[in-house]
Amino acid sequence: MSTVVEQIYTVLLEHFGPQNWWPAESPFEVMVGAVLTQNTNWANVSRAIANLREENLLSFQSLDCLPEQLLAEKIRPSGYYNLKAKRLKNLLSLIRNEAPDGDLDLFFSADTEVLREKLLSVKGIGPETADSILLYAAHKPVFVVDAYTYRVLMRHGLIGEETDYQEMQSLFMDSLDNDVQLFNEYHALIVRVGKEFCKKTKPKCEQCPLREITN
DNA sequence: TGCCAGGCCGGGT
DNA sequence: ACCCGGCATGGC
Repeated sequence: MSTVVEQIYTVLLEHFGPQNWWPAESPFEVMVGAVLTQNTNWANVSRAIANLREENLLSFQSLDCLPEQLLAEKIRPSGYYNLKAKRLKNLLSLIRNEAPDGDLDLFFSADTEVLREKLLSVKGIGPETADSILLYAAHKPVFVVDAYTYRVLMRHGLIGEETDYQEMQSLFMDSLDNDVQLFNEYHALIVRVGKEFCKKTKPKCEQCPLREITN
């Protein structure tokens, strides 16, 4: 006897296989990507990150030294580039305050709840960005909820329209073990099934691997 | 060719 | 406490 939440995971993993998230070469790069991908297609984020990588700017020290205007120019393909340059600078300030040399191991060594509050205190970092950083950069057992999570759960009648971030997060965390690898894979699989079968327009529910689970 | 993508903030009711 | 406009590029 397994819960719907467990069944969904089993079906998605069987159908798609491991997703190997987060697509990044370092925890710092995960943090940058988490901000850049806000309401933005990953293909565009990928270009922005490539720009930074080409100029060896994917480290705390280099980005911290880079003027905001120049940073904005580099990340232009990711959209909202002025806003995101500012948000990245805000995040870098937090890191500098918590760990002067940008030592992420030190920064991440705080208690998960404390760290989450610190991330949320940064202007431009909300629940999804904070949790993405906690899970995919800091490897803390936190479930990441996003627009796809809402859409997939809604489509299968598992939540109501008013369901908020916290409620969706609890839906998963209350019925799963606190397992970093499990949370990692599960969120990635939801994004995958969302992209392929549960887009806002032209959803393809007929071929969705989850169609059998609910009615 | 308008709509959408792995959000979040701030100002107005 | 909601509700909504702003932020912006590239793909389809």
